[in-house]
Amino acid sequence: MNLLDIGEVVERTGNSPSTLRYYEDIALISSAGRKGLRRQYEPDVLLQLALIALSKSAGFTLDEIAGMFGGKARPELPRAQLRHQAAKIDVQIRRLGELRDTLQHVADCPAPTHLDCKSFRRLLTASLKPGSKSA
Amino acid sequence: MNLLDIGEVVERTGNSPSTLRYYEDIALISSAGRKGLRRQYEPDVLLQLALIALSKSAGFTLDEIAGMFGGKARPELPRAQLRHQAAKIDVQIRRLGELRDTLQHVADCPAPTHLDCKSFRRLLTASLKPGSKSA
DNA sequence: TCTTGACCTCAAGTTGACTTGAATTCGTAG
DNA sequence: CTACGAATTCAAGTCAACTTGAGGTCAAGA
Repeated sequence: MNLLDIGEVVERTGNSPSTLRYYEDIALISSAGRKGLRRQYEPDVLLQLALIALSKSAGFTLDEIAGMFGGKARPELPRAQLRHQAAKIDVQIRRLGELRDTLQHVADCPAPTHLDCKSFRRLLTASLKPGSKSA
Repeated sequence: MNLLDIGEVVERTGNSPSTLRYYEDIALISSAGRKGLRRQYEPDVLLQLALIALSKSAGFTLDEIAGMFGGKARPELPRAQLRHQAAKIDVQIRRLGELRDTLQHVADCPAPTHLDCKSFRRLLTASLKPGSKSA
């Protein structure tokens, strides 16, 4: 059999054993069996964990991730929902672009306080609801 | 004076009063005074909060945000550090692009389980340390 | 004047994502 | 065969980022 010992999974993914157990508790991954007490995993778990890591770094909660990819035996993928998530990520990407530009700008701007800088203010003012009173 | 009542800040930023108080507790923002008991803020707080929201959505902790922008009176911005952060965000953007593509792909892919799909696997395998044993 | 609604303080509770600790059990190297 | 290292369970702890609750205070309108 070509199962992976938990130790190998730990080493290759960088997750700690307790994290793997935790993920199993919440049914994000599953182990294929035991050798003695030690969990053994199917090699695919490596990909699953990579996907989980990627999604986490994208700001998704484990619940959301489970919703996107959870349940190995999921018969019919919620394709529409996946596309929706992809679109949300696109929004996120644009937001990050904004933030990156903002940071770049703050780093380059000669204004003493960033709040004094015009284009910095412009970058941020978008997200605000207009006040009823004058600005 | 043109100070903003906390109620207005709440309405215009979407933060709850308790959040504003919390941010003040941890010195992320400051209030300019009180009217009766009610906190009053300088209008700039709106920009600060927009920046905080943006940064949070980018995955930064409040601590990190405080590190980047905290302390109104910060005399010398850590420009190098800001550029570094900007670069990190760029990495994050690329990662998100990957995830978006992955999701798109999974949504479009005819393979019954996403783990069965070749290009899906290829997208993920990058992040894994090579195993000493055969794959 | 009196009521009401939105704020106040302070402590404690919540959620997500794990980690830590104590007591235990394997499988392998010696 | 025995000791060791690494994994096991289960409960409890931790950290960030807030929210909630109890009890209190104000300022504006009927």
